Amino acid sequence: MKILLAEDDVKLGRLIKHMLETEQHHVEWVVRGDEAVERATDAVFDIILMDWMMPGLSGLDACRQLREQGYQKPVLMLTAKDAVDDKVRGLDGGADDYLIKPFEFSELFARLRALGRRGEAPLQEEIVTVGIWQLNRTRRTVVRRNSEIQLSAREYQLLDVLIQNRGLVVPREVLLDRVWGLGSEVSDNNLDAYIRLLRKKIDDPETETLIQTVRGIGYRVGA
Amino acid sequence: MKILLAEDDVKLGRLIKHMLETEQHHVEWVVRGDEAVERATDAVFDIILMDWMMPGLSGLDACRQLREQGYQKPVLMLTAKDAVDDKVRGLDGGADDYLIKPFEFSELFARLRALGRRGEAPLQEEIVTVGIWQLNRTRRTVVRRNSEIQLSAREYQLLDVLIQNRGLVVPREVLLDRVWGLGSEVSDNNLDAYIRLLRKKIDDPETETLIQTVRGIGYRVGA
DNA sequence: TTCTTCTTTCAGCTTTTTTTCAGGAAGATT
DNA sequence: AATCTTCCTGAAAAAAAGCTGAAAGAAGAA
Repeated sequence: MKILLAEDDVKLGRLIKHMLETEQHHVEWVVRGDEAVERATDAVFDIILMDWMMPGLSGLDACRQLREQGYQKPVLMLTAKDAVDDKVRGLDGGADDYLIKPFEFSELFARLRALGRRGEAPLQEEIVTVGIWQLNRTRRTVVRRNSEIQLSAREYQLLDVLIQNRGLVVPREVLLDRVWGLGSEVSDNNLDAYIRLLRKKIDDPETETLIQTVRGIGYRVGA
Repeated sequence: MKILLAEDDVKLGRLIKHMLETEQHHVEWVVRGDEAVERATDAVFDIILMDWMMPGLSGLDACRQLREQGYQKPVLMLTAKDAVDDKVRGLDGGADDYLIKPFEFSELFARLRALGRRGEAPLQEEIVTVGIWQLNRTRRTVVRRNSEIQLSAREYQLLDVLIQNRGLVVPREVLLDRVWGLGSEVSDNNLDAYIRLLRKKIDDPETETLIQTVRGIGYRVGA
């Protein structure tokens, strides 16, 4: 595999590079976060191995920055910290896995294999197409004619239920149940409000609406 | 989704809870197997995420116990064990899926989506065919020779009662009772008005009317 | 903390559905 | 035929359902 290693500690960096190379990997090693971002955007790597603490740009920020640019490849974070908070922040920042220093090389290799495997197969993006719209489950977005529209959590949930049942009228109660949870006490008008938000975001003013209302019953997408 | 998490490791539990919550799930977290059984029977969850090893009652036993009580919801087992034997025992015990620790959150989310979708039965259309007419209850429409006619709620109810009793004369009082509810205080003329609306919408001007009036008694459809 | 973004509610408005009203037409009864 | 009852008809009033912009409330990030 082609691996990008970002590690500012020269001794450790050299050691990791060496060990990975004896495992038949191809390693490129940088010592700063911003360098890592730069190299990752320039060349194609199968995986990035990134230290949490680095001068310039921290590993966390570098990772987040890459994800914001739509970077897809797995990032394995190396961290000396064991606090749950950091793990959480790391994963939220877009890291796929983390390894706590000091670590055993055998474990590093195992994780790399696991992440590498994921790259080959699936990372199944679940995409549904309805008319000119494309709903992307894993990214929570809608693409309409090449432009990607970001949806908030609720917006996405609502649209998801509708699209799952495309062609059918989904009654209001069903939508309220599935999106807000059974027995939740949100006002009925909340649904109206969200339908409106969705339409505002995803409808093309030129063409007809994606979400049709069926008065007295609910809403329908498609057909 | 509403998820019940049973995990005795406090750090891991907190992490999982956090990650699930950022994915818009509603999480309740318990640390013992017997607690899990108790909560699962008390409240409604869409899915149970259960650790294999737990003090008190093991995840395997908790799952088995729930299944014996007729519990239906999907259970996803978290296990550090990789042995084939354990997988088999877990699935035999009633688990729907298992995930081997350490796991990637992306994989956990994918599995949860898969299991969660199982519960959400796709909506079904209810269609009744009478002669050249097709009534669709969920859409409140009548299809006559390829053209779909939209009906309002009342209109549909009225037509539905008539068609359910096709061939028979349905007395006015029966119609009033069935459509407007027993003891409702609507004027008698309301029925006339609706018969008229229906005829206007669904009758083909060429042919005779679908709804025949039987003077002094009520109305009849067909035969 | 403060700021921003997401979620929810509110109040007024528009559209559609439901109901009523007033008059007229058609059968039935005498 | 005259009268009575029952049903039909068009229009208008009343009620319900949904839409909308703004604002309050909540949750998360800086």
